[in-house]
Amino acid sequence: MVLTYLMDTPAVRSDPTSDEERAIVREALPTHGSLDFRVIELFFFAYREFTGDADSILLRYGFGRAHHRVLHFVNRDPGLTIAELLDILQITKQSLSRVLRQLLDENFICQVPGDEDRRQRRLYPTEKGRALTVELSEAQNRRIEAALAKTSDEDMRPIAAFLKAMASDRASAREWFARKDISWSDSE
Amino acid sequence: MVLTYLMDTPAVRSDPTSDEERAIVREALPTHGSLDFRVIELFFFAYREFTGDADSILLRYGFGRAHHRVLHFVNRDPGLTIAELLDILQITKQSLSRVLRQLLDENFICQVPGDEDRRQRRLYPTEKGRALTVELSEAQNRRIEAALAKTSDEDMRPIAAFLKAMASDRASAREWFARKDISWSDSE
DNA sequence: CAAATTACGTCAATGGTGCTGACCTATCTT
DNA sequence: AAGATAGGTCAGCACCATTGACGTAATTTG
Repeated sequence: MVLTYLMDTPAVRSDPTSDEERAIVREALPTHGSLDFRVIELFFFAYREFTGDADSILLRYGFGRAHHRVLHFVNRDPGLTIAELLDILQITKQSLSRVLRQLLDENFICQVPGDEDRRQRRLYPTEKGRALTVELSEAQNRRIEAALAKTSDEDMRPIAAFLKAMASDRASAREWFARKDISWSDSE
Repeated sequence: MVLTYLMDTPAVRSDPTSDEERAIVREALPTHGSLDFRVIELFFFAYREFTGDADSILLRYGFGRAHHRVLHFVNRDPGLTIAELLDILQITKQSLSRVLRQLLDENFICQVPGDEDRRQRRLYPTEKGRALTVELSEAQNRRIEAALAKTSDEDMRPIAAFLKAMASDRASAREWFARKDISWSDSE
């Protein structure tokens, strides 16, 4: 092709996109077929509303989701160490530090040196931290209970099994479920 | 009290936390009782793995979750306008702009002026954008299919109903589900 | 006992994703 | 001609995550 220099796509260009790859696509990806988008989209929208319930409360305290996650697991497993918390949250020590600093400074959480190993800083909620955690959980539980209002115990089993199967790749999650008895088959 | 000035909690202080609120709590919040933490935690861990599948692919392209969401909905509904996209994503025009700019510059998406209203910039995927979207969806679908491997069509109904009930507060989500036939009761 | 390891804290820099407010063009409507 | 609408963009800010490097105290190990 001779007139290349007149075009906006020079023969030798930094962008390796071929004309074929640039070709416009007008057909929508169908909802189900070889790929099924139903659960993908249900999950996306559902989780957004689920976190939104807590977000609006956290806003009043000047906190974000990261604070919520720390508060949650410290309240669900008081006395856990920093290392254990990092393992559950799957974040780095540096990511945790600022968030935890705020929660400590504002007396939602406190640290206690470990009994056997005094290097550890075991984390406990204060009454204030407990109260906020309960408030946040109640908000999320309201949505869950409303969504499950017409669900029989029978129908609860596949729902829990699905979520558990989605979650159980990571050892830290599997261990949490086992330790806290997160199941339906035997507990209800 | 006279010796107030010797204490770390002065009689008049900026921090309004009372000694009662500071009190340490050593009991764990129980898994179920008046509050049920099972679905809350299953949902948290499940969604983290779900998004993680796509995140590792996006990393290779220098993209994040915001790029994925835009790609997803443009591929699922080609020709949608900026306003429609903002309504579905529930973000601001300014938040979208950076992400969309990159996708346009790198030829994953392209804009076409509307036929009737030429102010509109209708969004379409390119072949390249379509290919990436399919790759991302396939990764997420693998996890979903594995999680549903032992699930009967019978058991699929309560799972979908639960997610749909969790998600359907917002009109934009309800309309999406209706328009794209996101359901199980009649389609399977 | 000295050395290595572990548990945790922190400083500095960076990136992704969201926000508000302000201001701009182009186009459509009235 | 005036106003409303669709969209773009700039500047600044907040939050949450990252990596890398360095420091301290306590425990473990040779």
